[in-house]
Amino acid sequence: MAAGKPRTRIQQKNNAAILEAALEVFSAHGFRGATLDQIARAAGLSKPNLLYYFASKEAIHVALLGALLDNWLDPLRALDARGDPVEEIVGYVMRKLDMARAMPRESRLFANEIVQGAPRILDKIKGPLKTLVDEKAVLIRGWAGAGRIAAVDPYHLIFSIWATTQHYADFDVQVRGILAPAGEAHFADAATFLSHLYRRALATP
Amino acid sequence: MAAGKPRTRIQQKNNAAILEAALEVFSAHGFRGATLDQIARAAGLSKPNLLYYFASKEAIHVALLGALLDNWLDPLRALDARGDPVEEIVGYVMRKLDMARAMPRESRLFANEIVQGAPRILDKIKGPLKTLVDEKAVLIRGWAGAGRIAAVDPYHLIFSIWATTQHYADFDVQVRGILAPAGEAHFADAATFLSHLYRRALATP
Amino acid sequence: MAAGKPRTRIQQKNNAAILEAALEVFSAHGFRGATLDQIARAAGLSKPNLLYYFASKEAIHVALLGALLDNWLDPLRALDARGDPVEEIVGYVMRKLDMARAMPRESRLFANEIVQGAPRILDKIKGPLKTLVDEKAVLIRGWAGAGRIAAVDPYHLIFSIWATTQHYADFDVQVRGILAPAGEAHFADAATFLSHLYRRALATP
Amino acid sequence: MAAGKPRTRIQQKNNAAILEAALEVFSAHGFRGATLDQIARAAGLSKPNLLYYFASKEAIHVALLGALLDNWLDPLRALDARGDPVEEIVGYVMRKLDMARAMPRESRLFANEIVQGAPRILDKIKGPLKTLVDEKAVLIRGWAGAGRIAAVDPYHLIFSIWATTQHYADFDVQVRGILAPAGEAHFADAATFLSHLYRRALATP
DNA sequence: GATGAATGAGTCTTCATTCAT
DNA sequence: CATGAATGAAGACTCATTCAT
Repeated sequence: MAAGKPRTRIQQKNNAAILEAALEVFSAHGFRGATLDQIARAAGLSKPNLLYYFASKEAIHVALLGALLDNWLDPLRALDARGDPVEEIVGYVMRKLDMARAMPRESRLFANEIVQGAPRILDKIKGPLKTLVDEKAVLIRGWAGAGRIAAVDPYHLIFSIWATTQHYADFDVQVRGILAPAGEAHFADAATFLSHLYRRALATP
Repeated sequence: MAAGKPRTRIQQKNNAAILEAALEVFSAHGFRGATLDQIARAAGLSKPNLLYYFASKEAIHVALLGALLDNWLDPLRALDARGDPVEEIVGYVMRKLDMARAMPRESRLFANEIVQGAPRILDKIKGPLKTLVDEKAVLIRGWAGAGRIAAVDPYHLIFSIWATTQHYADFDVQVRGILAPAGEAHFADAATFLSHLYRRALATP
Repeated sequence: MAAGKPRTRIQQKNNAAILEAALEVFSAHGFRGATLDQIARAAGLSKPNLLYYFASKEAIHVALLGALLDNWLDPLRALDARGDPVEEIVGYVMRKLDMARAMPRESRLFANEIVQGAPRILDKIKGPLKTLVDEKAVLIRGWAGAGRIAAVDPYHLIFSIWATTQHYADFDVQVRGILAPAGEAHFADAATFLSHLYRRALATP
Repeated sequence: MAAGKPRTRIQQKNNAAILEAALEVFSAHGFRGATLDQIARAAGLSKPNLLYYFASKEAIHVALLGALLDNWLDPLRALDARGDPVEEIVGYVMRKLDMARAMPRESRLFANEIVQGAPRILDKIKGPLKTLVDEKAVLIRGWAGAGRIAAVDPYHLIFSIWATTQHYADFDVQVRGILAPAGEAHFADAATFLSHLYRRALATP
């Protein structure tokens, strides 16, 4: 089947159902650990029908990563040169943390892929992602150069934000295992902590 | 063969070779993605011989995680109540970062396992790891209560340290993809950044 | 595939072919001695296709035993309270002997299973089979109490009938080895002997 | 290793231990279902040591069958031309029944082998066993011809005796499953029944 | 005599993918 | 569009047997 966009309404529905099912399964078991059977069952379709929409298991994975990546980068994209530097960056942290809470499957999907060497997304990393990060790094460096935030390496700042926020999605079982029997409240505590962390780190003397 | 300690010299050698090979393969591909063939090849043994030393693929994985976990927690264990609070914590960050640099495979092994729900190590997390973290959380909370560091949640402080340091091992390809064509220098930059981050965050007014 | 009844014509055909092949192979080599390769070859299917119809080797065996057991008990079920006691019992012996002649594979299938402790059919033995035997034992005991047959233990009478008739199927090679070079005629001689045996044993003085 | 008789005391002990272990394992699981590991463990020897005493798994099985067969035929051999015909035959039945009670493993060993076509013992059946049966058949036919017992086919008489007595060893789980929760008493009931059965069948008018 | 170490040849099972309708 | 049927290739694991000491 061609990789073209789905046309009919039923095609759109099935396409979406497959991607939703694939997200569920791939994020939980990784690419290798997921099976087409699981995805087909979760999508409510037959296995051959799955492969009518996507040429292969890998094609589903690639399509899923592609479809999600754009959204995934929205919070960073929203970093606004016109805003207050500290508020912009702390706002970014909060948005990222909220995504980790609301979209843990997406986070784990990317985590799984990258931990294993990003075999199916490395070009996206070196392309669009790098471009976006480079651009925002220039912005942050500008803020630092202007003395509006502390002088920090913008790349490692961004890495630390990714790491600290996605940690709550990617290492969820570990977080819950250690905080048990606390409930969902830890996201609020995390927000408090991270807000403190970055406000202090970015404040100018 | 029983799970007892290896006795003869050849057993020790092969046992070590298997665990080394398993670390290489499991950390790169995850449990499901790794094959006994790969491990056997990497260990220089035949597949049945592998299973002469370990009862199953899972047994190798469990043995590997068990053998590494203790070492993995050493830096946190070294957090010393008698030292200067800020220096102790920053020292911990630096040790963790150095481990991410020197032992990225171990980091990725645990990352792979935990991202997928820690099916084979959850009891260790809820047991020895939680115990250790609880203990150090008391220490940190004590420092904060005494006004020797800023008032921060000790658990989320520890999570952030794990996240920011292990990020350089677990998401290595992404880091390199974005920093390319920089070489190994980014660990020094990361150290600078993280040192700044935590000194600022922990400083008392 | 679920354990539900086969629907399509091709499914019915293959399902039957598998059970026929399994009967041939399991009865000849026992559960452990049989291989899926043998069954697949005998059924004219590929090995994975076998497992498309049945979840496992054991599932085939269980399905086979289940499918045959009902038929296997028909002769005993036919023991009729309204008939002449001696004729009914001798008739049962003859029907069982005829089944041993016509269906030796079925007999050997059960023999193999039971000799090795009936790991996959013990519940059927303690359930439906015991129920049926108990019921017929009451009938026979009634005949004996009424003086219509000699006073014999009904359970051991039934055991002896099973033993003497199935012997010609289960121990076929031994029977032929000792009677060689006689042909198929030994079933007629066996019928004569067993008829004599049970008529004498059951006759009332 | 040669097939020669064991010489030293330790060799004799190990040889016996192996055969005892092999009887236990082969009778329970059949030839194919038994593993050298099980036998070695049961014998308290290492696997290679097992194969020091016997060239192969099959060699153990053959040796075991050979060692037991002679003993197994003793009751039939004891059928004495000088005794009272009915008492001799009923005595044979009782001895066989007692062997089924006392030596069920031996019975099941032979049953397993013969049900599967006697691949390793067919020559013994067609040789020594047939010779013995033929000889005793002549004796029984003589008794019948002389009117000292009823006119019955001696071969099928013998088959029926084997079948009815060995049934209590070979199909033990089925017997117990149906008679449950009765204890060991069923051997006494079986003796009563079989005594009745054969006395009636052999009585002269 | 004895055993730790090793392996080739299976054996069951899984799974992505293809075929036919 | 959809699916029942089928399979090649691999993968984990078993086991009788051999090697080396």
